[in-house]
Amino acid sequence: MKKLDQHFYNRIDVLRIARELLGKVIVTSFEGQVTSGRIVETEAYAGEGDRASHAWGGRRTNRTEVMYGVGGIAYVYLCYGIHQMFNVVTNQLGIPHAILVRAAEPLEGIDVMLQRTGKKQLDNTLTKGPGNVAKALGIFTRHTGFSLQSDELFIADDGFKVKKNDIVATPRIGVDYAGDDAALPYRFIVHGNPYVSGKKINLHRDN
DNA sequence: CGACCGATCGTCT
DNA sequence: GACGATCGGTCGA
Repeated sequence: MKKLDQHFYNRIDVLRIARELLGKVIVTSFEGQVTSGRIVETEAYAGEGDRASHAWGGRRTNRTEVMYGVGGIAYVYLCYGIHQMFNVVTNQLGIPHAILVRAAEPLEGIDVMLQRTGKKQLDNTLTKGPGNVAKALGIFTRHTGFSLQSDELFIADDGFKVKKNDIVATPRIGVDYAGDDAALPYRFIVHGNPYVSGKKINLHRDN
């Protein structure tokens, strides 16, 4: 179990980083309660040129300011007044790239995650979808700006490798407002994993 | 299964 | 004052 270092996040290719985050383990340790999950779905938001991004056109506000900082920082914002959305900021100072973690497969602390989400049984809704991921892991908007080198919130490599053929790129979810950029294949999933959000995709693969 | 709908509030215009 | 990078429930086929 090795924490992803600063260099991992500071690279310039946000699509590559989003792809590489698949299979990595996101860990939180708040108030002594350790919870973790293996990332199975991510979405890249490619900064100022990306209409789907909060930083589109160089928009710089109180909320989006963290994205302009160095990579390796958490960007957490509130969506629909209810859901906390956990993102990883990437790239260098001044480049507002970010990656939304949309789904994970629960690993440690399942009892704690059930408690946090108010669910009774473990099923694939526990950490399916970005709102559920953050809720299960206990991540809130107050964690925006947190360094991912922290011991309370970080992403690690435990040696697990996702098979290359299992990674599929699709358009992002819920970004219809983004015009042509809505069609960009910036969402990465582990194909067939039950925790991946959205409808199931049928790849035409020869049997 | 798909379509629709309400919840709920910080952020930006 | 309008609007979400969503979710879970309900309703009808």
